[in-house]
Amino acid sequence: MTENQPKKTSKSDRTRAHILEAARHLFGEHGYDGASIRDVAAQASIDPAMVIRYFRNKDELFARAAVVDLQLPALQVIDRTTVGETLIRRFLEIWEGSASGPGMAILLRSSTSHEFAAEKLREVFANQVRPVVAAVGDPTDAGRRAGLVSSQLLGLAMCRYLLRLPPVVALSHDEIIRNVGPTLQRYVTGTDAP
Amino acid sequence: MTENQPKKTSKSDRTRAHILEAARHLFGEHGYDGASIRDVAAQASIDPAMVIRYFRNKDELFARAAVVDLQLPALQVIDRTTVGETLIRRFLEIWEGSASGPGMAILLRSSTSHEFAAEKLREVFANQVRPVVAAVGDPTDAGRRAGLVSSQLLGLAMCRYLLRLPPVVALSHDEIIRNVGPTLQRYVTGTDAP
DNA sequence: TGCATTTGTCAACAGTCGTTGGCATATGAA
DNA sequence: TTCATATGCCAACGACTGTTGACAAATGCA
Repeated sequence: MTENQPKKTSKSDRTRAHILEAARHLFGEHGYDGASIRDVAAQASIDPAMVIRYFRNKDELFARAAVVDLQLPALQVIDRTTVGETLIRRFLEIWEGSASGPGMAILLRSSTSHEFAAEKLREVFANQVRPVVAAVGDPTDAGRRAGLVSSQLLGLAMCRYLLRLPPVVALSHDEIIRNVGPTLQRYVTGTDAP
Repeated sequence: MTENQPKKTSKSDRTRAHILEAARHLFGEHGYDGASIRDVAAQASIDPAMVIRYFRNKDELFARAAVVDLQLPALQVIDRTTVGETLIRRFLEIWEGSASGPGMAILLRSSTSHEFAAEKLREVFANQVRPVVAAVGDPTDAGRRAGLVSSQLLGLAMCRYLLRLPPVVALSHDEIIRNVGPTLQRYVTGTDAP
């Protein structure tokens, strides 16, 4: 307790980061149930008891690992005719770029059988997707339009990254942008409203 | 061994059906890992050992429970401008009608963490979805178009039935048909090809 | 009636899981 | 140096899992 913030990153915080990295990798690959604390510990080359010491229990470890920040662009400041293309390009960065990490894969893989992950995913929708869609078009209609956008994007993620459907894996970035972009464009701008 | 087929449906086949029904319900609600053999036995009001006796082990029980027959309509015999609407209507019947059962929910819920379920789902795509899409338009391009259709439909199922995203749950059948129908129409007929 | 087969229950097995407490070692300030 | 603290390993706990074998009750043919 001699120091508060500086140089506190000595030894413990490094293994803490190792554990978290191992957890994010394994949760993203096998889901909440499929990745045991012993697996995480082995991946981090450490004793299982340490995982509990640094993160109180498995649920808290999962909560720390399942942090998602989509960093979606502000759609109201770009050309209104390219919002669909903008969204699908960002989608590919999130899932295939190295900056975002496996956060979405962790949530999506676990949400089908772990209620906490499902709730977290619904929060991502409400706090990060819906506001962005609400910024263009009728705000009172944002839920429906954001829901349609999410259905297409989560489905594409399921087929391409989790289920690995061969024809969907084989799609090039350009093909995805050309095919899915117009769908998102129509959902966001809502040309065929209720 | 006195009789072969007739009256064989006496006692055992009835409990066998009870077990299978309980398994389909629980697998569809909680996935492969989330539903234990003891849970299935309790739901069927029977001893866990009987579940093993009737179905050799949990994997075989799951395989028997995860049978899916989409019964998609033959698209080549209907008006080519309504294939999208036809598909989305059939989708709603499969997921909300009482005839099809929870087969798709079982597969989709377990596919994210159970490789056997993922493979089974890929087979459903290859054997039941892809041929139907291939019947209209360029057959050499069927994989891509069927993949896009599946991405939209599996995503909608995820959001509406598994994740239960409130705005997607709130959509009426008519809204779904009006919004998603045109997307499927464009994917199947492939107006914007590679 | 007797008797073989079916249908079912019970207890227990080996394994894995999350989690805990005790003990050894390393670190760093005094 | 001395000693408190931080960091780590080990063994074990209770609970749950899929699965098995022995034994009891019911069934149906002779």
